[in-house]
Amino acid sequence: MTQDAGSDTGKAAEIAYATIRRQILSGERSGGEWLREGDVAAAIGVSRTPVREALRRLAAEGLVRHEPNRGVQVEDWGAGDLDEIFSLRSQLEPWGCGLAAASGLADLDALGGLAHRMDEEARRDPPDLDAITELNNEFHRRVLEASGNGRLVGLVSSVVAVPLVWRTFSHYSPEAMRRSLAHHHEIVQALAAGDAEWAESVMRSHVRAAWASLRDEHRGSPPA
Amino acid sequence: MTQDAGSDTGKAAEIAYATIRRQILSGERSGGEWLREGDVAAAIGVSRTPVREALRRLAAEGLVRHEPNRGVQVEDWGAGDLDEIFSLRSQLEPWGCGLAAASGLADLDALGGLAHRMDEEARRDPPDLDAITELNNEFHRRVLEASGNGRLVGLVSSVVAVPLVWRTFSHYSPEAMRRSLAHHHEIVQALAAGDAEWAESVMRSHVRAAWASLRDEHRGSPPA
DNA sequence: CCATACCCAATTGTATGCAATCTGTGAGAC
DNA sequence: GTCTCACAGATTGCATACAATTGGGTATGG
Repeated sequence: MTQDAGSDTGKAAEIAYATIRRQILSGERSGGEWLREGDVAAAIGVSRTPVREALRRLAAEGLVRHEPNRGVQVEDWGAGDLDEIFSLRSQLEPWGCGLAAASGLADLDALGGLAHRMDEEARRDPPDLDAITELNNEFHRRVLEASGNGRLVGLVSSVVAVPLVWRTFSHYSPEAMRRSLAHHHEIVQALAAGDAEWAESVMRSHVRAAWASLRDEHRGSPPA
Repeated sequence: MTQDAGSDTGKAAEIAYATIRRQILSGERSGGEWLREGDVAAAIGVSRTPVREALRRLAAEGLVRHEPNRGVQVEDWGAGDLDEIFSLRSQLEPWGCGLAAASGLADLDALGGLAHRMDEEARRDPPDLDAITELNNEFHRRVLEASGNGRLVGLVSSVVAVPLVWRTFSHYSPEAMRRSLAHHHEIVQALAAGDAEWAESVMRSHVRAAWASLRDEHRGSPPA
């Protein structure tokens, strides 16, 4: 019954964590659904112990809700959560991007390469949105890492996962997609120039444009 | 051997978590020290299972470092960590305070009461610094809760624990302490006035003053 | 017919036993 | 003398058995 023949590499707890997380983000587990330790353990093919560990990790990340002596259920998000998250991101990411420009720690070649690969994926006839999403996540993570503040990376990471449930890029109009990809290149340029205010501004535009694209699709609510 | 006769309330995992956390923040467990599951379990009087759960929780919060198949050791922090944390706080807390002023959600009576009780604790002959710390934490938490962004509360909470290791308030000069207490009252006034920019400014001053007080004591490093 | 108390099934929480992995030590070869 | 390899001890990771708690269903009394 181990229908997850993906990567047997890694320990049981890691497999459980990755499997459940992927199922939640892919929509295979819908919001509000109860995750019984026994069921999940049987489905993955491990015992309850590593499953419990994985569920607690996911609870710490806010992907599931843990109610003592009751169990764990998949968090169900709404438009309010999207606003909370993008409100935070539009505060933290521009700031971190400005710090990265000032620090000069950014690996500009790597960032440029990621931006380029996103262009290529977007040009395919059915664009591979999952691939773009992954490249995009790595791009943003690397920018924040270049800020020199490791905790900033962790804080933003702990918050960016949720919107993935909504298939972020699939709601982009062709124009919004082109603009988003262009932003990445402009961010690299601003970082190369060491211009903190430029970098901060572009990143702010980038995040708020993404926010607007998602808000339009998912019954809008006012920005913060 | 259960030298922890504290609160039998709650389940074993919760007791383990609270006990270990308190020991770390009180300095009873010094940085770099290995926390063997067996030893900790025996010391608290529970089995390894709830201890493992507590240690994973603490690892998620960044209080301990977990190395696979090796174990868990108490994180040892330095001046760089203090800068990272206060750099983040001086970005997030003023912003959240401004949101709180605009939202009007703040419980002004409760906040005023907390500020007043901090004054009283500070007036005792040996001021109860632990009590002040706790009141201060609740004050800041309530301000952020009034921002309306629940994730903001979580993010800041996940970061504020570390400086407690340094006995934050014990390094305040009498003048710095008076100023800090006055800031709290001014924040309440700014929130009452609904003046977001005022509230944001006071909170920024408040956090950065705290940063400076701590930096002076713990071998200074340049602000971000 | 409704309220209440009790009992039972399901599920989580905890303890313990066993397997896997890592570190340090010491013998042996070069 | 030093480097290598193998083994032993210790510790974590996983599995399983048991205890505790919750929620619902049912019977009972008003």
